[in-house]
Amino acid sequence: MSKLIDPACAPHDHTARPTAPPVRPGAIERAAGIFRAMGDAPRLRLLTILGQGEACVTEIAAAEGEDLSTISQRLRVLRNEGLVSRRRNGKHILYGLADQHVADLLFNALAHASEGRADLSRFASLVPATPTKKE
Amino acid sequence: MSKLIDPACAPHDHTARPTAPPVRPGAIERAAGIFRAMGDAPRLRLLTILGQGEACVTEIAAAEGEDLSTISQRLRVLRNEGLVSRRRNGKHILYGLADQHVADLLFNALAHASEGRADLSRFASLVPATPTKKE
DNA sequence: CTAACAGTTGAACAGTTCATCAAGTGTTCC
DNA sequence: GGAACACTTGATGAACTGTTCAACTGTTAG
Repeated sequence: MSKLIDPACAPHDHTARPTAPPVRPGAIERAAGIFRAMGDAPRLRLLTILGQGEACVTEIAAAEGEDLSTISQRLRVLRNEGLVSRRRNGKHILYGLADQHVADLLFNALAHASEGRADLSRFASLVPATPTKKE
Repeated sequence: MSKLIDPACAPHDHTARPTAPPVRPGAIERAAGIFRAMGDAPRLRLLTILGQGEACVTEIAAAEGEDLSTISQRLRVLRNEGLVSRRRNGKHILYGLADQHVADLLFNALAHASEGRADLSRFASLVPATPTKKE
């Protein structure tokens, strides 16, 4: 072994590095909230379903084999973070992804999780072509 | 599993669509784990710090005004999900973002959280140019 | 009007997670 | 070798989260 004292990591002068975060403080808390909402497998699966198109609660519950209430609670968490849209259609309430940003986030994470984009081709129908544009 | 339109749900209101998830099952659990790890403000702030370049634990702890152990624990969670890299340099252990995918995820979420990418300009040094790109 | 359907909300319990402390490993320097 | 530094790890308790049940709102049909 050789001497490898890193000059970038000085013994006692660590405060040289910018202490300030690269974005304004509120954004991090907000982003963390978004991630927390997506950080649950059942909820994330829900988002991928909505990524295929709008769906009502009953429909989702049937597809997932879950209780209406359970699905509604999950949707509430997602809605609190502004990740899904909601509109009424007769007796039904249709949910969908809030915007393209959410779809991008979803796509990116699944791409990273798959460690290979082969399986994502089926998901591509969700995302048109240019992911991040305007809202 | 080719189709499953709920009979209890008004047929005329629903457009027929596949019930099957768009990605293979494992990916969702994995992506949820990633989101869960990022779904905590202190941990997310840590990632943005690492996004600016590698840093050792002492350095981070000083910047955050936190305990060494606390930072180490946070890093462990991130490391368990493969979000950060680790390498030894003398007495120090340098952490950094695992790959570009993580940086993209970070960028995208902060962009969505900021509801406008003006503030992200300072963060741009982290990512090349376009946040989400098809590979 | 009432009945039935579609969905929401509040409360309670179980399970999980985060920060703190104390004790441990690995590395460099004397 | 041993002391000092730079982390890591396990355990503990407080705080949070997710599911379930029951009661509630709103809509449509008869």
